[in-house]
Amino acid sequence: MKPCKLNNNMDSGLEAGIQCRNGTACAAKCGSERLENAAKRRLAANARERRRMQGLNTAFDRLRKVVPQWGQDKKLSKYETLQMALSYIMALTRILAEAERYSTEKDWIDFHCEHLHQESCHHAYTGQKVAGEADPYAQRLFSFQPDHY
DNA sequence: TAGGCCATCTGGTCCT
DNA sequence: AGGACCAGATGGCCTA
Repeated sequence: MKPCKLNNNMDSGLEAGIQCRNGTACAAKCGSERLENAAKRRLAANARERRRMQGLNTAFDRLRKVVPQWGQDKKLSKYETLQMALSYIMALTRILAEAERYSTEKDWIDFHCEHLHQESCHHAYTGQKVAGEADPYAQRLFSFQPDHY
C-alpha cells in the first residue's frame, strides 16, 4: 500500500562518531556491516510495529462487534468506536444502578414504563428484544451520536 | 478536489 | 541491547 521509503535516514546519525577497532583498512567493511545491521534492525522494528498495529486493529474490530451500531452500514471509525463504547458502558452502568435501586423486576419495569417508553413495556414483559436497528429507545439510552469534531 | 480515515515508516523514550 | 509503545510525517483510498 505504502511506497517503500526504506533507509532514507538509515545512514544519518547512526555512523557518527564510531571508530573502526581494526584500523582504517576495514573501515569500509565495518561501515557497511553496521549499515546492514542497522537496516536489519529497522526492518525488524517495522515488522514488529506492523504486528502491533494489526493487534490493535483486531481489538478495535472485536470492540465494533459488541458495540451498538443501529443499522449504520458504514463501519465505525476508531474514534467513533471508542466514543460509542464509552456511551454503551455508561448506559449499561446506569441500567445496572437502576436495577439495583428497584429491587424487584416488576418495580424496575414499572419504572421504565413510567419514565421512558410506553411501547417498550410490552417488549419487556414479553421478553422481546428492545434494542434494534435505529430504535429510538436505544438511541436515547446510549447517548453517543456520531458527530463532527 | 478537499477532507477524513487509515496503514506504514520512523525516531524517540521507557522498560526489562 | 532489544522490545514495546508512542507520536509525527507521509501517502493512498474513498466519499461528498
